[in-house]
Amino acid sequence: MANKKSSEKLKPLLPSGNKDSSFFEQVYDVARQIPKGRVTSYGAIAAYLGTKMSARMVGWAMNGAFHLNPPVPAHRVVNRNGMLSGKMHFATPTQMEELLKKEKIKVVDDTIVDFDKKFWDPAIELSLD
DNA sequence: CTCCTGACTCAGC
DNA sequence: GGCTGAGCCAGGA
Repeated sequence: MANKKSSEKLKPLLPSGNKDSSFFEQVYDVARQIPKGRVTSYGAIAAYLGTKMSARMVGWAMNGAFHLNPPVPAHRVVNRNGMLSGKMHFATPTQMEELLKKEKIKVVDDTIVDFDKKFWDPAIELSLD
């Protein structure tokens, strides 16, 4: 999708009556489902939740991801360009890319190599279609 | 309570 | 084709 320049419309898989969980909860839930060695973008998660226009909230949610009881792999979540935009928010600015490298993900110039290949779209992977 | 900022994204110029 | 502006929702001051 990220490599899709075409207007690929994401189907709002927003579960009905899911308002029980806060927006953040949903973000954390999806983020924790990211397989090792894979990454996703804020927009993908936001789109999956139905709020693609508010990708900021996804990143903002990540702000509290670390102090959660079950930690969220925020290092697997990057912006739509695959750039480690949030690395500066980690314990150390290098921790994010270090973690990604451990996931066999190549990081060059703060950007994930073969991002399109590593990309993990919840709207597709988690699609019940 | 009001204003501002923020780990993004899209549209416009 | 790169830069700038505006929109998005939520939380903090």
